Amino acid sequence: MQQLEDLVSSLREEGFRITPQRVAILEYLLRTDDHPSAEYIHQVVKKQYPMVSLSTVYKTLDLLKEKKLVGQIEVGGETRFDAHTDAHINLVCMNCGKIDDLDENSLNEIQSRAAKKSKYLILNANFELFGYCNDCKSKFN
Amino acid sequence: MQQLEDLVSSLREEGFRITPQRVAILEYLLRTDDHPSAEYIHQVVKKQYPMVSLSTVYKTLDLLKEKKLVGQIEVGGETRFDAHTDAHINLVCMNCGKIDDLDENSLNEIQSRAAKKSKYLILNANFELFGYCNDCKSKFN
DNA sequence: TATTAGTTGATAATGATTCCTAATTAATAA
DNA sequence: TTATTAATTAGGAATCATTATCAACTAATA
Ligand SMILES: [Mn+2]
Ligand SMILES: [Mn+2]
Ligand SMILES: [Zn+2]
Ligand SMILES: [Zn+2]
Repeated sequence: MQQLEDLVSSLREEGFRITPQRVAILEYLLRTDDHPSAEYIHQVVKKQYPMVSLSTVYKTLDLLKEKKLVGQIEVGGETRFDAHTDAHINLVCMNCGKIDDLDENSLNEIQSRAAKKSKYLILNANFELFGYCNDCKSKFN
Repeated sequence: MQQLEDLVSSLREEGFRITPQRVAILEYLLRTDDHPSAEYIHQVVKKQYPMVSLSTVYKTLDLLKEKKLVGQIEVGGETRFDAHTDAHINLVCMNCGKIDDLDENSLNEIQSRAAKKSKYLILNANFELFGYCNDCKSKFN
């Protein structure tokens, strides 16, 4: 994601209103490299703005998805959001729930090769690897 | 997936019972290259065995996931199952809902590179590309 | 300061998945 | 074949993340 000010003014230009709720959610997403659930975003944002409702979190996330400012992945039946919008690999630990990002240059190339072969118009990509992280894998030798 | 007979005997060897319900679900998954939801599998299987319940479909799918005989992907909030268990790309049409498979050799290589870099023990991979299929993309130029 | 359309928050509704359990049955051996 | 028994099933209830609804609120504008 970009800078808060840029995002705010581009949203305002498009006719969206800049509310404290939206700013708080954006601020959190900008500073974290976490992959939070809607519920978790709600918890975090409430510390600063206790009046923010979960409905608003969902609606703001819809808006940001629409604008391609956040991505969405589903892990273990739970939806998680991702402010890292370039094509990358999400490594999901099936034990502790952690999600790490891994940049991988060849993904873009694969994506355009797939578009050509399949004749699909590609708009979005998800690359997920599931397993056990370095801390957890010893427990499962 | 493999041949029905092989699957049946290996399941039986492991102490699982071979019920008509399980055989019907396996047969369907073996012959389709579709990416059906649990609900859809239930509809299909009911034509042959009208007494099969949705609970049993879910439980059988759990078993097959456990045995790594089917994979699971989440698209548009809905869970879909995939009997194509080698690493491949799933192309999801966001208009008509179709899901096409695309084999891509480099995925295995990426996967082992990611495992080395991240120190994760990788057990499962999902590669999904979302967009519009060749038939649908004209409608969205 | 008034106007107004976009936004919010609280709550209800939805729906896919999971849970529960009495009845059924596949597997095995007598 | 029949009896035994533990696994499995059917189906209804429960769960819970997400969506829908709408009256109250407010950001933007003049
Ligand atoms: Mn990520
Ligand atoms: Mn597939
Ligand atoms: Zn871990
Ligand atoms: Zn299509």
